[in-house]
Amino acid sequence: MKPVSNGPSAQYRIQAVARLSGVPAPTLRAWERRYGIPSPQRTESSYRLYTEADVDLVRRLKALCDQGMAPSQAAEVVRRIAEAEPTTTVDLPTDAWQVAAGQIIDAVQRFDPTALEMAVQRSMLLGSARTIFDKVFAPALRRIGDEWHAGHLSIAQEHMASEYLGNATRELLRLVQPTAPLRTVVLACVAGEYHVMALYGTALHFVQWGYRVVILGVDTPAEALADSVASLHPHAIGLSATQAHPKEQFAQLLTRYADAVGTTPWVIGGHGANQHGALINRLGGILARQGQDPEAVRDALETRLRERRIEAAGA
Amino acid sequence: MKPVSNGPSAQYRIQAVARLSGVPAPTLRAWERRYGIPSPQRTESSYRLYTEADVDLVRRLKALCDQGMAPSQAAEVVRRIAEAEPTTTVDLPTDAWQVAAGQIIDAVQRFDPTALEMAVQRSMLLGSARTIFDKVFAPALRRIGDEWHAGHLSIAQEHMASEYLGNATRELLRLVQPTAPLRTVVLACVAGEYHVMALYGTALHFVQWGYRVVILGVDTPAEALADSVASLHPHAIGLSATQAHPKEQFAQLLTRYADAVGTTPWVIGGHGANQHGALINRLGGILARQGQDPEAVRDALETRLRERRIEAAGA
DNA sequence: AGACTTTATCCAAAGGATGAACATACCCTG
DNA sequence: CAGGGTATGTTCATCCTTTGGATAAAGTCT
Repeated sequence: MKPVSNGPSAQYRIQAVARLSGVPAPTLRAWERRYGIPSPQRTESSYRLYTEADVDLVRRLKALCDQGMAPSQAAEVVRRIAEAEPTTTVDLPTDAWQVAAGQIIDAVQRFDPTALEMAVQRSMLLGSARTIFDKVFAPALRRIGDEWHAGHLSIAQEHMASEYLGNATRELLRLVQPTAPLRTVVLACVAGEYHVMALYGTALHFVQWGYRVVILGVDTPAEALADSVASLHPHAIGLSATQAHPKEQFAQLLTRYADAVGTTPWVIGGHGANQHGALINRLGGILARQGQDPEAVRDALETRLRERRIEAAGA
Repeated sequence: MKPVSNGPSAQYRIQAVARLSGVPAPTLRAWERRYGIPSPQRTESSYRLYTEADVDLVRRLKALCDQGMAPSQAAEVVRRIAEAEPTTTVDLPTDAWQVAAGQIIDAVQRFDPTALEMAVQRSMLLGSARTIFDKVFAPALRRIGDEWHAGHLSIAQEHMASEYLGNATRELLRLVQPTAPLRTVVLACVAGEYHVMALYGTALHFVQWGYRVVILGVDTPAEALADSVASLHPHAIGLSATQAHPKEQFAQLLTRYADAVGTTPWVIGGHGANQHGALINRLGGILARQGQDPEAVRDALETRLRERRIEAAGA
């Protein structure tokens, strides 16, 4: 989609930028006229030619505006960022998210906490919370995990990355958590499970679907889930199981959880759940398969909720 | 509490501030007119431009008002906190912390995530980061732990409280983390240890002593510590061990860690370390006894650092 | 020829400022 | 307990600013 030409980076005309950034062309012109951001090059016939970096600026601007900042002020902020790091313009044919993930991985490889913090903070302006997680944090973490397994990164580096990206993700979640809740979903890691990132990723999806999310965190026993169902009456339950379990043990574990949630629809995801689709199905749960379109999970869940409403009405 | 969050100082207009703080715009204007708090900058067209710090002031004001303090009085208190904050533990609202902790506990008892989030957010405006942790979060957590052991609270409630207070504490830490670090300290929980709050409490102390804190998080094996020493050359290491271990096992564990950190001074704290003072001493570490004045730990550490400098100079 | 772009001008809706007025709720005093 | 005063949040009317989008006339690409 983007010409991967070498040398100077690809150039876009105004409509293309409008499509890429989601900002209408007239508005782009207005922003340029009023705030001077961005200031694309011109052809001899004075057509605007935006570079990848210009598109990036527009995206940041839009992100800030979406956050509630006034365009004029957002422009001021972006201008300062742009001046502070004049080398942002990477000539590689990558999009902003890939660049951000790359900067994060790079900081981890150099074991540089300060650079990592900066890279993470910069990423947080690159779109909606879910986008940032799905396109920056999650890929970065996956890559870091791979590098660690391959022996290219130390445990300490992996720990540091988890800590910083975990914090950033929690921050994202806090920022988007709605104030006027509609439906509630309780999220938790199964007993013995201490990896929390997948849970937060799921949380961001649920928030986007209009749920309020209550997170019980790592290593949550079945009783705790039962308690929360009794007190909060959530519309759904989400479980995360990253670690692999032997079939028999997993069946035992899951049966306890299925009992605990009662008739509340529940979803489970993560590596540890992936191969147990039949079991999960039998226990009345929904498996969120890795790599699967999240919307499919949502559909399955909505169906359960509808069924449940009908039952309730019938009873 | 310095809002270092959005890099360059973002500026918000009144509507955005209303949304961010939950205080209606007319009230913001009234507060400014009557008490002069906050006093935002103005654009040429006399639009109000609130900095992140101004938003913070408003949040504090609201926090105190929600606790029942009269706005005029709250304004007085906030003004004093704002002026004297960096070092002192300003306190006119003697029981404000107790009230805040009470609200948190109350929300947990009612298993009301929304109320909990609100109570926590309000608490975060009642002074410096360390004050908030030591006087609000830590007591609340202690109390919640007790209630749980006594069977008055469910596991789910305890989990929820940990999750929310943990997030808030991480947020506090992020806000006070200095930008230009002098000395670095690496903090981690020993292997098998998954409780992180004490570590964050320690982190807040180190930050106040002028350290940059790099947190490796829960369940950190000795090798990871060795890696981080090799790469970051921290001035000190802090370990947390909440769980109790049999003496023999703890000795083995700790020997590995002592080897890993090499000549770097190290401190260890938490219930699990409390009874092993002699062992820790023998391995060259510093025991941060529970209930002990943190300054004593600091002194011991500074002494080690001095000794180390002298050795280095001699060699 | 037809689809895009450019500049310039204009417009209307949304958001802000100000000052004054209101409506409560609270406190003190008689 | 009644009555007067104060503190405080909210509303109104009026005018100003910002901002996204529309239109027109002319130039440029393919």
